Amino acid sequence: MVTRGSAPMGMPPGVPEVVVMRLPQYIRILSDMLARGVEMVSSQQLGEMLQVTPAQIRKDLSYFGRFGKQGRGYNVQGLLAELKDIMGLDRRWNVGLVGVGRLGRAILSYPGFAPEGFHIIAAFDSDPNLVGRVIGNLNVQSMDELDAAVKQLDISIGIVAVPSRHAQGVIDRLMDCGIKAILSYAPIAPQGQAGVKIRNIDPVLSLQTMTFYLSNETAGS
Amino acid sequence: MVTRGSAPMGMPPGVPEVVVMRLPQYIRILSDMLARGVEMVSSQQLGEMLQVTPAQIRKDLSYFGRFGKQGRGYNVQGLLAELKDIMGLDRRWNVGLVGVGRLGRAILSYPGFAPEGFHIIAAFDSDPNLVGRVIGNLNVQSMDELDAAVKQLDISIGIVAVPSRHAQGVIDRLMDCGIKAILSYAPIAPQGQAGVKIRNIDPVLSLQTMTFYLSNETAGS
DNA sequence: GGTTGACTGTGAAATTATGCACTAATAGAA
DNA sequence: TTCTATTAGTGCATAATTTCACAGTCAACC
Repeated sequence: MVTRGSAPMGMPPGVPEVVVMRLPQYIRILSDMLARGVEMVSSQQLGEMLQVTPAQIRKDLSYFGRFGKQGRGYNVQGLLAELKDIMGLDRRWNVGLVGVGRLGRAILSYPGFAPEGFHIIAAFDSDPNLVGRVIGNLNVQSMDELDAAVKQLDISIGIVAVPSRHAQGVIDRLMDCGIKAILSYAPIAPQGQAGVKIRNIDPVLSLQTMTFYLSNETAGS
Repeated sequence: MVTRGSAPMGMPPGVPEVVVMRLPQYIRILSDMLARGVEMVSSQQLGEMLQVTPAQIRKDLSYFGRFGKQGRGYNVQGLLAELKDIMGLDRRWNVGLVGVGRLGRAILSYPGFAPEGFHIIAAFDSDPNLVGRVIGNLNVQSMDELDAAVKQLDISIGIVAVPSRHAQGVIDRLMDCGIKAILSYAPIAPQGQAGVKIRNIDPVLSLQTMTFYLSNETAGS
């Protein structure tokens, strides 16, 4: 199901979402390995580190091309570069943050985004007491300025850090501005339009998916 | 594939993990509805709010019993209570936090855990400058005290908020203490033992799963 | 220069998850 | 009472995903 024998130009159309969700994990492991000076890696080793079968890794990669060498495995640096290219991670992404309360500020001060190419370059809030203030190097803007700023600053990703009761409204606003990727920290089930990707960061939900197993101590990892 | 025709005592053995992952979302919606005073809900309505088919909701619930009434739907309060019981969310869970740096403090001050029954009742750090200090009502303890505290305080869930290079070590320590559920904020691919559930909170990974679609603007929701 | 061992890429098979469509209830209206 | 409109629960079909297993390739070594 590959476009051609090697790194394709136009991406293959029917890549399952599960595969797309796994690729960033491969990227992370490969980055670690590169930093540790590892040159080659087999699907076997990769699989052990990610707790998936080697076959799955090979199959996942096969959606995009042929990156390995039989008998040798994959060149860490090469595969990493290919995957970053595929995922659009070899470039810079401009991000807009909505909500600069306690959580929003924590997000602004989180040092993990920029090194991966995600640059929060605008912050918005509906609270007039916050608009105009400088928080985390950014001048907090009014929600009225959202649309103009998104266009002018080429913002393509939105992060939502507002109280849950406002979250859906903010998400709607972002989608109206043409934002196609939203990361929401609100503990709600967001309604997204077609063609818009939404991901949730929800620690409570994560905890709640584990207590089932704690309560019914059977079944393993 | 149900143990018996109605709400079972011992949980059915073979509940797929995908189902377990969805139940907390049903719980969240139902809680909202209960708060809004809604009394009955159909799988149709529930499905619209969660963007899943009604059949899936009915099928998911059928793993655990028969909770609805034909022609009417589900009693919101009743179903909510059943699901909380199934997921072990009708009780209190004691949580231990490892790492009280910037992130750890943000977690301690997050007001969303306690109302859902997750109580962070102990905090640990390896930094001698932090041990002994009181942060967020908790007396920061040394890592040496971890094992004793877990047993004494009946801690069954661990939250990991340490720098990534220490995260796997901390996770190993927690598992050695008998902790079977871990929520990690470290941007790594954690290695878990069999029977231990680990969930990751990783905003960068979430962002990275979306850029693929931004880069290849085809394919919908 | 053949032989060996390692490992990829990939069809096919197995497994798992989802959605359909039907039966059986149930309430309310006529 | 009977009829109608809903909607749960579920067997079965379909779709998606994972895993198997093997042919083909490669490098290294004798």
